[in-house]
Amino acid sequence: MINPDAPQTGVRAVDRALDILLCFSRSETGLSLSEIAREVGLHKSTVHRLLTSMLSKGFVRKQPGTDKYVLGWTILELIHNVYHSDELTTAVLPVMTRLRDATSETVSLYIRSGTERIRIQAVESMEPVRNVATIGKTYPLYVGASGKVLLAYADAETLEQVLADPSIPADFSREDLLTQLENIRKDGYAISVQERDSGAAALAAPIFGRHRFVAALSVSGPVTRFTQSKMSEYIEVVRESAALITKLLSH
Amino acid sequence: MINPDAPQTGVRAVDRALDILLCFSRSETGLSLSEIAREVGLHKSTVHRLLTSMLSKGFVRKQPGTDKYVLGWTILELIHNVYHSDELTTAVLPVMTRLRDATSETVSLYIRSGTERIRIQAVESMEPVRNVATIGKTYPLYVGASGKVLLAYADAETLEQVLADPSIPADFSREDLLTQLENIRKDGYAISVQERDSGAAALAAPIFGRHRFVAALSVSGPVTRFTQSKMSEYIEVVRESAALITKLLSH
DNA sequence: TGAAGGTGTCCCGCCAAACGGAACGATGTT
DNA sequence: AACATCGTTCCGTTTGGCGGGACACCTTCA
Repeated sequence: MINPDAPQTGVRAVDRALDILLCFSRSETGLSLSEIAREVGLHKSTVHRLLTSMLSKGFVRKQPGTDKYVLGWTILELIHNVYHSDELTTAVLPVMTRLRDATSETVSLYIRSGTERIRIQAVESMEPVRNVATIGKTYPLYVGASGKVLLAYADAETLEQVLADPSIPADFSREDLLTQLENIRKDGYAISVQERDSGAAALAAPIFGRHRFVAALSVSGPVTRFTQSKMSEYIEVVRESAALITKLLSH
Repeated sequence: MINPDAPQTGVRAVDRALDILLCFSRSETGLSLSEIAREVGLHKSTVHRLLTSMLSKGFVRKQPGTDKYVLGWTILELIHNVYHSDELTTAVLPVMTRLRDATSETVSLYIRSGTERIRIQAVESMEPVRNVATIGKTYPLYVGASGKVLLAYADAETLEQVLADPSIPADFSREDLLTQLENIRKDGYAISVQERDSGAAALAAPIFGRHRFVAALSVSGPVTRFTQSKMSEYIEVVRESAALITKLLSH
């Protein structure tokens, strides 16, 4: 049961249907009807009826092999309206650009995708020597400031999968990572120096949506420009920018 | 009124709510309550009630300036589950890879974003001389095979905006483009030879989702390898691949 | 083999709650 | 000032959603 005290506003059936959709944003592997019913605290038959509506509209679908429900392709049809909506370009991008101007380093926006992270937006530094940011590119989660931010707010299952990743170097300290993740959750930012790329340093801070952690905002550049004093200055502006975007996202 | 004959299955309130959400995938600028009510053929008060539910869950939100409704940030939280879901990598990517192997040229998947197009997925050719495809990169709509496909299935407003684009070269024939778009809709594919890049040629075909046109699939490479006979061969395989993905998306 | 527990699906009687007409205040337009 | 159109709220009617229960189908124990 997610929400014991119902908001008691609007249409109940719709509230429940949307609750079901939100369940999917938490589980990556798909959900069975009974799991959903347990999660939202409703009778199986009720959930079944709601799901058939969403099924016929393509908002959810059944995985071919298993009988589990997953999000449907219709969501894809909504994406470019959200993802490239006016607000994301007229609200988030300016914040990123301002952050770039304040630090004169490359600014990136990452979301987690399974056990990887993907850069969904970037504003590059104007310096001749700079971090080149390709939108859409993916990186591991266990290295880099934004990777660790994404990991710090990921579910336990994802963390486990990442730690079990065979491509992690042998000398990588998992204990060290776990304490770092705790510090990130406590402090609200992450630092990485020469982790992903030798010669590069980065700072990152979490961005929260309406219901949960959404993305990581990072500033990255050549390690030579990230002096101790610059670093502490950047920490402030990155956290401010992330907080501003968080505020924008919860409108 | 979108759907005069209701499917009469599942929960009506949910069906209506999802219909409202689908309205947004068509209009890029946001919709007022009355517009939505007109579109789905319901009473204003009914739409208002449904919208308050979706508003409280963050599925829609009101634009700060105007009173228009637009899709909310909660949709973002669903995206990475769909966009990078197992199926998109285990279903669409293999089709793209097979197409790459059949043509030994670079294969790209584009969606339209306003008056541009963005490459959301790519499988590169293995040839030493090849079209290098960067995921996330954007291109204009009025040149290139996939650009024209995206334009052929875009709404009239977008087409108008694109034709009014001041960055279009002076010698560009808009009449020619319009007849090309008609042919694309008729034939189901587009060809471009040395349009976007000199020395490059491309073929593209439309991919349809459950409710509407979604994306364009393209094969591109050096024009020297796109002989007349190769061209007609590629047209077939591109259309087949696009049709296969369309089938997958409607599950 | 059969009992036990887990699925997903379907049916149906009851009554809560969704529907839409109507009215309201606020804006903007002729 | 009259008019049109907007978003919002209220309320009586009755419709359609609710969930208990039944069912068939699994797998897993005894």
